Formats: sequence, C-alpha cells, structure tokens
Amino acid sequence: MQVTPELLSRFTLLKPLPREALEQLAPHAALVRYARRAVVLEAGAREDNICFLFEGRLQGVGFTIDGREVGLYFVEPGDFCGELALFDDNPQPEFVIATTAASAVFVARKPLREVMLQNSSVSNIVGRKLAERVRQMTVQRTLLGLSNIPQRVCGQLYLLINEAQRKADSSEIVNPPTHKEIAIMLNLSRETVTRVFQALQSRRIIRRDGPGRLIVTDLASLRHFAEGEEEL
Amino acid sequence: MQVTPELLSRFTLLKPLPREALEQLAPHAALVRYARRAVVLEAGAREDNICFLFEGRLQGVGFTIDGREVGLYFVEPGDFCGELALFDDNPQPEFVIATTAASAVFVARKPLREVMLQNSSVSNIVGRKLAERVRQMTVQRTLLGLSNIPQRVCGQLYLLINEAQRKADSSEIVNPPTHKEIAIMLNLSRETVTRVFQALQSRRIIRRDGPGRLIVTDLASLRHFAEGEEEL
DNA sequence: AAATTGACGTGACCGGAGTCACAATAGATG
DNA sequence: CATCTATTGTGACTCCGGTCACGTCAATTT
Repeated sequence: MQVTPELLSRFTLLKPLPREALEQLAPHAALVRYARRAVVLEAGAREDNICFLFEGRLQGVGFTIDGREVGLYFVEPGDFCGELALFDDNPQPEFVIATTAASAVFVARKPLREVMLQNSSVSNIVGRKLAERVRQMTVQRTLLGLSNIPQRVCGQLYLLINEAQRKADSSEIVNPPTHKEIAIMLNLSRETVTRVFQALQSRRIIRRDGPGRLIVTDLASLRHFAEGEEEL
Repeated sequence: MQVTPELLSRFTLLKPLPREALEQLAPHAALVRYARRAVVLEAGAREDNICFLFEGRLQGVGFTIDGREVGLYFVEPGDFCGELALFDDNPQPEFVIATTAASAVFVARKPLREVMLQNSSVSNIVGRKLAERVRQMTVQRTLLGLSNIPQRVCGQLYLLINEAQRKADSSEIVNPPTHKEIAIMLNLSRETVTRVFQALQSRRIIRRDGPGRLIVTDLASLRHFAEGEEEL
C-alpha cells in the first residue's frame, strides 16, 4: 500500500525531516498489517527495511541455545525497529514479533540510508535514537539485577507507562503485553508474573478493563513498589 | 600528557581517519592512567570525553535501586567507551570502572563530534561501532536467559576470548576479570562463579597462570559446555 | 616483619522461584 | 452456537543458587 509523506512525518524520527526528504522516501515505503504473533523482522536475515510502528505493539525477542525465549524490548506506536541495518550490513540480531495486531510502515533501507547521509541533521537524529536505545537496554538490564521479584515486575510495569502519563495519579496501558511476554523480559516464569499481578490487583493498584486495557489505578503505589520503598 | 596522531591511529575506530582529522584531534587528546578500581566515567554526569582504552580492562557497571552492582560490558584494549556523548547531551548512563590498572586516551567530545560530522565516512564508522555495541548487549542479555548456570558462566568465558584466538585449541585471557566482576555480568553470586571455575579447573579446561593470566587449555570443551551439548 | 586488604575457596542452611499439573476463563474460529 | 486455543489463575513440591560464616592465600601497606 502506498504511503504519503504526511504519514511518514507522523513518526517522531522522521518528523524533523525536510519535506523533500520525505518525498524522496515515500515511494520506497509501504504500509503493512500484521496479525498477532506474526514475525515482523527475522533474526539472522539481513533485513532490507526499517520498520516504523503505526499501531499495536511489537517485541524484540531472542532465543537462548536451549530454546528459551528472551524478551529484549518493546516497540510502541511512533517508534521503530530494525534500525541497525542503517549502520552496517550485518544480519538483524533478534526477532521482532507483533504482540498484538499491528500496522507498520516499512521504509526501504537504502533510500533511508542515503537521506541520512545527505542530510547531516538526519543522521544526528538517527544516531540520537540509537543512543536512546542503548540507554533503554541499560535500564532494562539493570531491572534484572533486582533480587526482589515483585519489585522487578513493578519496575517493568512502570517502564510501560508513557512519560506523559507518569505525572497523573492513574494511567492506562493499551494492548498490554501478556504475562508471558513480561516474564521473558524479566527472566521470570509466567506463573510468577501472574502471582505478582494478582497481588497488585487485590491491592487495587492495577485493574483489567476488558481485553486490551490495563489500568493502573494507583500510580504512586506502583512507583513505591518499583523503587523498593515498600514490599509486596 | 600530549598525544600524537600516531597513537590515535592505533585505535580501530580512528585508524581509518584521514591524517588531517587525526592532527585535528591530537591537541584535544590526553593519555590518562588509572589505578585498579578507579572510576573512569561517572554515571549521571555529562562526560565531555570519549575514552579509548590503551591497556588494561574496563567494565561498564550500573547499580540497582537497592544498591546491587550490575555488570553491563567489558572494554578491551583498542576499544572505547562513553561514545553516547557523541550523539546527544544526555548524561552518561552507567559507571565505567578500571578492573585493572589501565591507561586510556581521552578525546574531547566536541572536536571528535565535529570531525565526525565533517567526514561522513567517520560518522559511518562511529555509527557502525554503536550498532556493534547494541549487538553485544543483545548477546549479553541472551546469556542471562540460560537457566543452566555453569553454561552461563562458560558462555561468558567464551565471549571473553578474542575472535582471533577462537580457532586455536587453547587461549589465554590476560587481566581476567575477578569472579565478582563476572558474577555481576551474569546475575550470579560471587560464590557460584567460584564453584564453576573450580569445576572447570578440576577438569583441566582452564588453569590460572600467576596473577594476571587465565589460560583456557581446552577451548573445545569450553565451547561444548557453553553450547549446552554437555553438562557440568 | 607484622598487619591489612582483597580475592578466592568451601561448607551448611534456607527461602523462594521454577516446574508441573490442572482448572477456569476468555477469545478466536468455524 | 459450539469448539478450540491461548491466556490467566492456583496449589504443591522440589531444587538450587543466594546468603552467611568461615578459612586460606597473595599482594600491599605500614
């Protein structure tokens, strides 16, 4: 499906691009829809597209030698993945899976790379984003250092809440990851995550609202548990 | 201490730079020596230097809220750290500590950034290196997914061996990290690492040679254990 | 040389997360 | 609507890595 420059400019990465750059990219972009559980990017393959997520949620997933799943990061709408292909020709290191039905804009690697090289402000933006990803991975790795497991889960939940929503008393997470998807992010078993969620629900800190919505009713308490000031 | 362009060109990142770029950088570079355990880069501070390691070994270290150390990556001679400062003005996310006495070349952030922007081939190189770091972090994170703990330790040991040495039967690791430093990389206790090392030594797979040298005498077996084909 | 420090080694105990097994939903699918 | 599958919920048991408490040893320091 054809993509307009306007659609491209809705992504935070591409928004600051000059109009001409967007017009240059649009012919090489395509909107793709994915069913839940579909594979968006394949590990080990040299992917020729960068994937900008429009709606839904993706998850970067690796596999250990013994076949265990490892959750690496979540991709939220407006963000993107597969950006390593902009920097080298090595294969994509991890799978990216749609955790919900999702739609994404695929932009061909080569034109985007050219735009990036021509326009130094663009390569600044891409570089800044990659640096941000390193920071995110660092935070995620640090979460795993917590030996108090409920605290670890609360920390992950807190990370799932948008910056903008952090100031409010309550917040909602649309299309929340399943317990299993959270579990692999935190090196925990699915059952353990379920038990922590039960504890949080019985304390009225979180609440399920139908299928695709998780409501954090007491954000302050969640933060307390995440920061270890109180124990579950 | 003053630094010559020749010294700069000994780092793989800077080697491909044109002579003039190196001469531009040299006045803004300084050789610094660190004692074991010294703090090379401070977390939370906006560091104004990129650190190129000349000799010794550094370790990126984070801290959880409850004060537990988290090992993020090792820096080997010829490699560098603090490179995120080239992309944005956010603070350094983690500490970098000298695990052995070390000497490093500090290059001021601004001149290096300018060289990088002027010379597109340079920003290519820096970007490629950052991408490589993301891959390393992914591998490291995947290691933590292994539920078989000796396997996890063997995997880390294998990562510590240089590409070049992987083909040989045996290999040596100079200035090996301490058990504790390995432990925090793998989310394990120091004692557990010690016990795995004991097991490997009794099987003649590794051997200590004086203070700063660890010899892997049976690289093939180490790889077998790392890949889970055999259990310790 | 004595003392101090930090790394390494080792045993015993214990708690808590993984695992297994199964039930109960809820969602998709025909 | 009926069926099937995926997700969530829950108990019981087990095991294994963390913790604690030492001891040993080598390297520095005083």
